[in-house]
Amino acid sequence: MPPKRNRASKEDSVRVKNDTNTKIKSKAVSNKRKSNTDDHEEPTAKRVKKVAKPVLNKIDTDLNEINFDCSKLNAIGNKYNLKISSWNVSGIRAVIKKNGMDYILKEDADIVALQETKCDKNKLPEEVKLKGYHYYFFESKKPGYSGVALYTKEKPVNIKYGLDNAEFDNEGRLITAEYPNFYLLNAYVPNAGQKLVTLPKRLKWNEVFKDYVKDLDKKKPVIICGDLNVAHQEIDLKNPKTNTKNAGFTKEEREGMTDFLDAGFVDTFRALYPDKADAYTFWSYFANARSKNIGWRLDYFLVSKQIKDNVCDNVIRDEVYGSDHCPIVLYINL
Amino acid sequence: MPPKRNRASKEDSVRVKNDTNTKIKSKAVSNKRKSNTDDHEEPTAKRVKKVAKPVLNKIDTDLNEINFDCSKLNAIGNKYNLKISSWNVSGIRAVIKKNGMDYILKEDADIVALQETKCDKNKLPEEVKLKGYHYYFFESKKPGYSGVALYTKEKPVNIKYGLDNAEFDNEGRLITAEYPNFYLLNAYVPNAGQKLVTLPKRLKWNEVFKDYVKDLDKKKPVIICGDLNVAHQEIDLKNPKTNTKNAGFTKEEREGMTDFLDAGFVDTFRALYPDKADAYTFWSYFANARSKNIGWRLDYFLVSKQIKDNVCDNVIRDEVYGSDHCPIVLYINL
DNA sequence: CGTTGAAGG
DNA sequence: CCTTAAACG
Repeated sequence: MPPKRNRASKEDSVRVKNDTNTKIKSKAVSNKRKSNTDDHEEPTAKRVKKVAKPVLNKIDTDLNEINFDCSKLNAIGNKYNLKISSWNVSGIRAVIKKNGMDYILKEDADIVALQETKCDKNKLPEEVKLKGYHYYFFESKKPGYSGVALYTKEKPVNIKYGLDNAEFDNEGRLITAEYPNFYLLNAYVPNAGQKLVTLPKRLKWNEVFKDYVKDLDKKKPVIICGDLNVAHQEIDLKNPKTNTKNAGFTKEEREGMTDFLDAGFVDTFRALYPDKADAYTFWSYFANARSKNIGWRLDYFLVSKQIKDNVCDNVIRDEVYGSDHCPIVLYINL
Repeated sequence: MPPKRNRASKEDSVRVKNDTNTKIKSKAVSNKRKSNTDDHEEPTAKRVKKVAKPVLNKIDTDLNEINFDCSKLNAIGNKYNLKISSWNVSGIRAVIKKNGMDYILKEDADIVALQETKCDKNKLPEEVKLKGYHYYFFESKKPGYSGVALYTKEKPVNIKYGLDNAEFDNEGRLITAEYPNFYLLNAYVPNAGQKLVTLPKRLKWNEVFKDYVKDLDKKKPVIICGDLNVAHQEIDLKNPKTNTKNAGFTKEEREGMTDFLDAGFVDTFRALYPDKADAYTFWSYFANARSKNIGWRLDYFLVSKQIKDNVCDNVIRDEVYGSDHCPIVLYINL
C-alpha cells in the first residue's frame, strides 16, 4: 500500500451543532398564505457541479500494481543503470494533495523532472522535501505560472537555471543539470496559446533553445526531458485533422520539432515504437478526454544521437493520474 | 433526515488505472549512485493544509434536531402567523454545495432573505429554485460580489430593487417587497473595509437608507432584515474593547445604528433579550472563532415601532453552519 | 475542466 | 479562513 497521508475528509454539508436545547417537535402552525410559484426570473445555469467529479482524483488500484522496473536491454545489450522520470504536474501543491509524491517515491527514479510546478519557493509545502534527493526549483516571476523542478539522487556537478535569455528565464522554464558524463535538461516549452497568440514567442524559444542545446551537445551527450508542448506527427495525437490550427499541432511547431531533431537528437519513444498509436501523455480536462483516450503526446525524452543506443526503454505511465499530463520514464545505461 | 443530494465524493488521491498489463515484480537494479541530501534551498511554507478542515463543513447532527416552530405569544397575546428567515450565505453556490438549501426548506419560513449571494443571474444553479416560493435575485454589477435574494411564499404586491441610488444599486444590496400590510426590506449593508477604507461609503449608505425607509414607514409598517454590518452595543460582540477601530464596531457605525433606531425602529432581538450576552450571528473564519464563540451580532430584524408588540420571537439559528454567518428567524403576527 | 493568485469579507 | 473570477493551459 502506498503510504497514506493524514488528510481531512471534505464532507461538504451544512452542519448542525450538537447542543440543541429546544427539542420540542410540534407541527408548524398552519399558514394562511398559499403558495404558487410562477413568475420569477429563471436561473439559467444548470447545476452547481455537472454530475460527478472526474475520475481523475479517485484511486482505482494502487501504485503497487505498476512495474517500476525494466528488464529490457538496450541496443548494446546492457540493462539500465539510470532511470529518469518526467512529469508535468500542473500545480505541485494540487498534486501533493492528491498524494502525487507517493508516485514519485514509488517510481524511485534517479532523476525526477517536474514541469508546471506553479509555486513560489516561499510557498512550497513541506511535502516537496523528498528524502534521498537533492532538489532544485526554478520559479516564474509571475506567481502561480510555469515553473520547473529537478530531483536528483546524485548531486550534479553543476545546476544552471534558464538559458541566458531574459524573457524565458523570467518564466522558470529550464533547469540544466550537469553530470560527469551527460547533461540533463528539464524543459517546459512555452504554449502557443489560445488562437496561437503566443506562437511567435514559442518559435523564438525554439531557436534560442536549439542554439543553447547544440552548444552543450558539443561538450557531453544531452538528455532533454519535459513538456515540449508539441505533438510531432499525426500519430502523436488522437485528432490530427481538426487540430492543425491549434496550439501544439501547428505546422510551425511540428517543423520546429523536426528541425530540432535534425540537429542531432532522437525522440526515444518514437525510435523504440515507430508505429505505436494511441500513446499519449496529455489529455485535456474537457469532455472527459482522458477516459476516452483523446490525447496528445507532448512529453518527451530526447537524447543526443551518440547515446541513442544506450536507451533501454521509454515508458508512458498513463496509469498515474493527478494532473492532465501523465509521467514518462526513461531507462538508460550511461 | 434532511434530503441528501447526489454529490461526488472527493477522494483526492493519485489514481492508478486498472489495466496494468506489466505485473512482473523484480527488484530494481542496484544503483551505483549514492544519495545524500543536504544543500538544496529549503522550502519555507509549512504544509499544504494546516492540520484538518474546519469543522464548518461537517454534519454533527441533522436538521431534525432543531425546533423550527415557535409557541411564544407576542405582547398582544397572539401566536405568530408569519415567519421570516434571514441569512448571509457568503456565496450561495458554496452554501448549496453544503446542502444549505436543506436548511431553508426545513425552516419553511414564509419569507427568506439571503445576503451575499455572490452570483450572477445567469450562473445561478438549478438548486436555487425552491418549490413553493417566488424568488427574486438582485445582483451586483461586479461579479462574485455582494448580491441579495428574496424568497416568498406569497407573491408581493410589488418588488423593488435598490433604493434609487446609482452607487448602491450597482451593488445588489437591497430588495424591498411590498405586502398588503407591511414592507419587507432585505439589506446587505456596505462593509467599512480593512482599515476602514470604505467607512465614508458606509456612512453615506446610512443616510440614504434611513431616508428611504422613513418614507416607506409613513405608508405601512416596515420589517428590515439582513446583514447590517454593525454590532450595535458592547454586548453585541465578544471583544468590544479591541474592535473599536475595526469595521463593524466603530463609533460612527454604532451611532449610525442608534440614529436609525431613533427614527422609529426596534431591534427585535435586543428588545426581547436586553441582557443576553454571547448571542452572535457572525464569526470570522480565522482562528476557529466560531468554535470559541468569538463572534459578532451583525444580522438583525428591525421593525417599525408600531408593530413591535406583534413580534413573538427572534431566534438566532447558531446551529446552522455553511457560512460565516448563521441564519436568524423572526416570528411575528401581522 | 482544473490550478493558481487576488480581491473582498 | 473562505468564496469568487480571471488568467492560463
